[in-house]
Amino acid sequence: MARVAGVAKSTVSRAFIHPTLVAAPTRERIRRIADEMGFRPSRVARALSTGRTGLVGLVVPTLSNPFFGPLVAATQQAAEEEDRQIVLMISELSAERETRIVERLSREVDGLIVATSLCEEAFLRKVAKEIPLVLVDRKVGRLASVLIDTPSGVAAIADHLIGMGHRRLCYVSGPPGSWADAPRIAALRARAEEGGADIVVAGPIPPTVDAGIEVAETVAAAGVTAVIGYNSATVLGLLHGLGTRGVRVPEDVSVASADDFILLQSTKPAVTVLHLPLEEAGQAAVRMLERLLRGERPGRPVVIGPRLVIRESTLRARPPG
Amino acid sequence: MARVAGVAKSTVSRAFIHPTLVAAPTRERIRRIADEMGFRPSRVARALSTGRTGLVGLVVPTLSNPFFGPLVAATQQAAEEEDRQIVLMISELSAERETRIVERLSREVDGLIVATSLCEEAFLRKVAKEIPLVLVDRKVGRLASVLIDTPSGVAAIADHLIGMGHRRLCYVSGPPGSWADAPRIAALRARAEEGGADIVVAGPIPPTVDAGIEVAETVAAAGVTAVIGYNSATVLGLLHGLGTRGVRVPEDVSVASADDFILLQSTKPAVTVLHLPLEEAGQAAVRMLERLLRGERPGRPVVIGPRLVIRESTLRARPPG
DNA sequence: ATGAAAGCGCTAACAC
DNA sequence: GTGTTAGCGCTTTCAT
Repeated sequence: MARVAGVAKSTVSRAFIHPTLVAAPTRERIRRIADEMGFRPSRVARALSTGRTGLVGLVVPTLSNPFFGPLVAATQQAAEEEDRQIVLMISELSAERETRIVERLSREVDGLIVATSLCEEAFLRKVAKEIPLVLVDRKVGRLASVLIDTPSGVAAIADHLIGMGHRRLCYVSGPPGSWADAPRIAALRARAEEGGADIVVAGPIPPTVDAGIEVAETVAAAGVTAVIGYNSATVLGLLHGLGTRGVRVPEDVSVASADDFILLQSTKPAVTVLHLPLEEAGQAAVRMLERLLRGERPGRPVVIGPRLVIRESTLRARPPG
Repeated sequence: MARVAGVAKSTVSRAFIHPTLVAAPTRERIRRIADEMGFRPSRVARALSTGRTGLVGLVVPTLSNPFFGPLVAATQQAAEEEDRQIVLMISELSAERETRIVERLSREVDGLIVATSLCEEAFLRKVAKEIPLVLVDRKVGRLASVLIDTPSGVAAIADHLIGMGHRRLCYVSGPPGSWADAPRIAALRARAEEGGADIVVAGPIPPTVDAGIEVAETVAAAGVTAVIGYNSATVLGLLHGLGTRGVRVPEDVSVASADDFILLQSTKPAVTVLHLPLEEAGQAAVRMLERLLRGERPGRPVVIGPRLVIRESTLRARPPG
């Protein structure tokens, strides 16, 4: 390539990386010839010489949960803009496997994005010292992180409901031991108190349609006019279970979901959901990682706020009586 | 590292790659010292020297469709066993974007796995000449590929149904223009003919719960005793729509799904589905790629057969009258 | 503004 | 069985 263009290879190299250091005519000629011969600088050789691979490790616990697909997609896209490639690893919800993966990956990529990490804090701290690390959906001390503020989103649902006259709401909680429930319930209670409403908590139940159908019994008997489900499966079940019991949605009871799996937009009625802007989260994570890679400080966690998507399943409360 | 162990670096290198060429004591010593100092051979340097990066490109159209999550996970796991890493790219269902991605990736990885490719045949052929390429869920001439034989799976559903005395079945077809429908319908008709049954085709309809609910009207009026839905969303809708119209599942009508999104196992009744063994597909793809990388010929496409999972939603047909 | 040369960390061919 | 050496294709000083 350099020979063909009649210049030294260092000049070719410069033409690509520091275009300003090369005289315009030379630069153009090099570019043109490179195009003609389909020349692309080898990332590997560059990596060896610069110490940076252009690779970003992305670790997610699973791809079965619809939460992570969009996150991975967004991260990949954002990384691509920075001319980086994503090395994806899936921990299969095992903390031990995740630890191994992160350990290994940390020696082979420029930086790491780890979503909903199950690892121990101490380990993550250690890793962050060795390599730029961004946590998504997990907070560990001052480590760089992108947080999705579902509790405040759930609170927004409560506001919406209370604003429509509902005074007695039910939250159907998720699987026993889910770390997600407590903050949501706390946020919910706070809003309810402000708005003069009551919160009834049903569950915990497994996040399945079936469990949702069964818990409908409890919900129907609880004397509430609105219910918020832990996730889409729960809500799908609720819809079905309430219908079976002759409870009309939304006329008798309003229903909302704390997540937004796509099916919920095509049920009857379409369900009011919390949309989690995972695209934003992915972009934010990449931006933050890029900052770390430039040697800048992580700064405060980026908090992504869910957006309330109001659909047919939530309605003004019927006037009492 | 070499210095610490008192040997030449080539010996260290050999101790890792061709252990047999190094005397056992030397090898052990090297390994021990390497462990102690946490030494890991640089993949980048190795890549530059050998011309192989250890990277495998994986291209999928989207992660929103639950089909691809498990496929990606399986592929990643299988690749890991071979000490390879997956560079994931998502085409967002755009043929143009996919083409760009494949083009780019092909210069930076050892091999490529492309799922449900939207690219043109000629392009894929060209790429396959430049770099080991395995297609998943798409067949192009003699190119290496892993196929998922849904038509024969759908036929298995028909057999199951016909075996239980059903003589009039309905297939609810997917989105207009779906390439998946025609082969399924053909397989269905063939089986029906053999078994002395009739096939009614409803649709095409969009693959949404809502459309499934609406098409239930048609299905209910079609005088069939069993219905096979294009996918999970369709079936979820059917379940709901049939119920609303007083049609009991499975007593009046049996219902089955041509895919197996997890929700369907926790509906009421649990739905008979076609399980697509995507784990196998991922493994097969990696194995096949590995073969190509060794310079062997691709061989015939690997065909993965779906497995029929019989649940509560399919029942013996009621005796006529 | 450009060239020459060193070196990134490894592998592989060739000596010994 | 092990050491020596020559690259792999770039980036980056240091000259010019």
